[in-house]
Amino acid sequence: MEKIVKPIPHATEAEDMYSIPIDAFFKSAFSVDCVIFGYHQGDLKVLLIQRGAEPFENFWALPGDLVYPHEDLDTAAYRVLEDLTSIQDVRMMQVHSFGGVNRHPLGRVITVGYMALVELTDIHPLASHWAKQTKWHSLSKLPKLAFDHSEILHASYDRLKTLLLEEPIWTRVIPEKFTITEFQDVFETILGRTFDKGNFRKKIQNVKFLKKLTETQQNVRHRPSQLYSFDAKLFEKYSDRGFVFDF
Amino acid sequence: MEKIVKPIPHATEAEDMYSIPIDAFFKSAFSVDCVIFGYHQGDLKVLLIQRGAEPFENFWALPGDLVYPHEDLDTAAYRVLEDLTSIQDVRMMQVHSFGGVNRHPLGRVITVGYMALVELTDIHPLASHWAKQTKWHSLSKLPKLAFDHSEILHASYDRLKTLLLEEPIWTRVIPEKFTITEFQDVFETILGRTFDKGNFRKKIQNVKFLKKLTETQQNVRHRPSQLYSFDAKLFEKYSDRGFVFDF
DNA sequence: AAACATTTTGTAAAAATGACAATTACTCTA
DNA sequence: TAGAGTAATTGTCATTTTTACAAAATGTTT
Repeated sequence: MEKIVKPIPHATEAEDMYSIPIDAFFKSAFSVDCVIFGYHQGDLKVLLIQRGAEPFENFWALPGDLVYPHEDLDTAAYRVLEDLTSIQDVRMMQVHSFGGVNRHPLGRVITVGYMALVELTDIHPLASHWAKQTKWHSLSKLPKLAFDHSEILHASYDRLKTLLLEEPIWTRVIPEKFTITEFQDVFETILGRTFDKGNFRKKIQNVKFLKKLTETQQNVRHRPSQLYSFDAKLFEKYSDRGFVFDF
Repeated sequence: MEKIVKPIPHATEAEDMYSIPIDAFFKSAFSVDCVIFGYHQGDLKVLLIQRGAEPFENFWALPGDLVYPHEDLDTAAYRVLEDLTSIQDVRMMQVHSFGGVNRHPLGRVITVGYMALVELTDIHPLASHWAKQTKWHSLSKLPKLAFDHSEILHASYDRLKTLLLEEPIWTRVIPEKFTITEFQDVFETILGRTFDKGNFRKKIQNVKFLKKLTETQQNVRHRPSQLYSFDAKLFEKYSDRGFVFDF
C-alpha cells in the first residue's frame, strides 16, 4: 500500500499540496458494479454472483470488477457484466459512485454503480471467469454481500423506482404488445403498492404515447384483454417538458 | 504514462486477465468537480474559477481537483471547493461520474461531479490555492471550459431541474419565511417557464408541508404578502411515496 | 346453459386545472 | 388626505381529473 498522504484540512495551508508528488495521486483504481433487476410476472429479483476469487471469496456480490486502465467506464460495465455472467444486450445506466476510503481491501478503489431492468426470462446468466455461480435473489431475503454492495444495491433500487416513473424502462419487461394488467403489475411490483384497476386503466388511456391496438389477447380462460403498445416517437414529444407518471 | 493494457473483448478469453499484474490497475486518479448554482432574485448563475495551473491554465473551469489517496469522495468535494473558492457550508450532492479515457491530459482520471444550489449573496467566493479568480457566470453565456466541464455542467443543470421538483433544495435559496411570489420565482427561473400567479398560489395552498404563517411582509410599497414556511417533518411524511411537484 | 375469471365500462361526488377578471391592502405622492 | 401605484389575493366558471365503488361484458370451462 502506498504511503499515507495527509489530507490538507484548510485552504490556508493549501500550499502544502505542492509538496505531494503528482505520482502519489495516480495509485488508485476504478471498478464497476452492475445491479441487474429481473422482473417476471409480479416478481422482482436481483442477479448476484458467488465470488470465486479474493477478496470476499465465496461471498455473494454484484457482478463487478476493476476497469482497465484504457477502458471507458460504460464499456467496462458491459464488459465486466459479460465476463462474469455471459449476459449481453442489456442496457444499463449509471447510478452513483461510491468512494469510501476502506471499501476495498486491496487499495483505493472507487466503484461506479450501473443498473438495468430486464425481463428475467429474457436473459440466461452463466457464471464465467472468476464467478463461481450466478443466482437471482429476492430483494426481501438477501444474503450478506461483499464490499459495500448492499449499499449500492439499495441506492440502485431507489433509483429504479424513480426512473420507472420517468423513463420507459418498463418496455424491457413486458411484451411489445401488452395488456393494461401486465403494465399495472410492473408498477405495482416495483413500486410496492397497489392501484385500483378501473382507475389505473383510465389514467393509461389518457397517456398519449400508450396506444390501444385493435388486437386482443388470445386463448385466455376469461374475457380477452385489449392490447396496447408504446409509441417511442410520441414519448419523445411529450417527455420534453419532463414527463412523469403520477401514480 | 503506463503501458497500454488491451481490454479483453470476450469472456472466453478472460483468462488473459490473470496475466495483467494487479499493479497495472492501480495507476489512476480521481477528481471531484463542483457545480455551484447561485440563485438570486430571478437570476441563475454558476460559479467558475479561472485556472492558475496546468493543464488548461487560464481557462475557466468548475472548481475541481484531484482526490487525496486517503480521502473520502464527499470529503474531497467539500475540501476542494473550499481550497479553491473559500466556500464553506454548502451542501452538495453527487450527480454523475465521468470517465472518458482521454478526458485528462496527465493520465487516467475519473471525475465525480457534485452539485449545489445556493443563494448567491449568501456565500462569498474568494479565489485561493491555484485558482486565479472566481466569477459567477450566466448559464446563457458561458466561456469555453476546461476538460469536459461543459458536459458536467449541463448534466448537473438537468439534474437540478429534476431535483427541484423532488427535494426541498429551494430552501437554500429563499428565506425561512417566504412569500409565494418568492417561491414561484425560483421555480420559474430554474425551470425556465412561467406560471399563472393565481393558479400557482392555489397549488401551493394544497401542499401539506408548506404552511401559511400569521405574519406578513413588512415595509413594501404594495399589499403585504402572507409569509409561508417549510415543514421538514411533514415533508418527510409526504415524500415517502415519492413526492414531486407537478408544475 | 350456468359457473368462472377477468376485463371493461359506468357513476357520481369531490377535487383540481386553467384562463381571466376583480378586489384588496399597503405606500407614495400631489 | 385623496388618489395613484403596485403587487397580493380572491373569485368565477367551464372543463377535466380523481376516487371509490358497482355493474356489465366476454370469453372459457363445466
